[in-house]
Amino acid sequence: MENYEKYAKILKALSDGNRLKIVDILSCGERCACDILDHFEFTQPTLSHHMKVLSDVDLVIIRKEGIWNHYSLNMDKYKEIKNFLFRIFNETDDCICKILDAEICKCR
Amino acid sequence: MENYEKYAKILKALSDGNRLKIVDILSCGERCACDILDHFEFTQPTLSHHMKVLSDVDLVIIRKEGIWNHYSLNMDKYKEIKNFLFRIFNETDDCICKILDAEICKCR
DNA sequence: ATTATACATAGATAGATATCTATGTAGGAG
DNA sequence: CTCCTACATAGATATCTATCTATGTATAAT
Repeated sequence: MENYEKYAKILKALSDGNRLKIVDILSCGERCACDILDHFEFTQPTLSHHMKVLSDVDLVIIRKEGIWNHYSLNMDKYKEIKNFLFRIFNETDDCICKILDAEICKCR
Repeated sequence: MENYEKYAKILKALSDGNRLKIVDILSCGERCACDILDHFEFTQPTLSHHMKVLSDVDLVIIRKEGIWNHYSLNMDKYKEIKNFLFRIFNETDDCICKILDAEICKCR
């Protein structure tokens, strides 16, 4: 049985245009906060908020070095999302719809 | 340049546990509304709302037959999301981070 | 025509979210 | 020690969202 709520939380972290752009910025390697902030119009507390949303669901890893934060992508989490989306969009052996197949709907 | 807002909208439609379960239910083929509703605690107007969210971003196709609605997945949209996620999580030639590479951050 | 059913829409509400300003904290430099 | 800077947190606000009840619309059956 799939844990829909777990993945809903991760996908919610990715359901914001600014955060998708942050992920794209991190896709070539680790970046510090100032590097990221340079490419947005919003303020530092707002970036802090977005990075917290991304790291709370383990999509982004924070490495603290002195007064600087360095952010990088957790590719294991990306693979987890990719696999989850594959499972729910495609027919699988233990799919929830197999249970439904046994039933007869009134519209049929 | 990626259209982050466009995909943020699609991912927002997928950022709800109930809607992820609906997608999973549809993954083995077309289903009518009553089939889907049977497997949730919420009311008919709430299902109507969720199906509208999913169909507004073209993840779900609605086929109306008399008084019944039949829903199915738009796999082209799934592939589009899959490809977008691949592009933002992986290094690509025209990636936004290539622009950043040319810059020098004060923390380095 | 009347009635029953499937679905959509309207309006209300509670809770979440994105953003801001203001402030706190902690590390480094002088 | 003092000051500057990077980041986090608190509090405020406007907006959005998931859900409900109530109601409307349209199709089908009697």
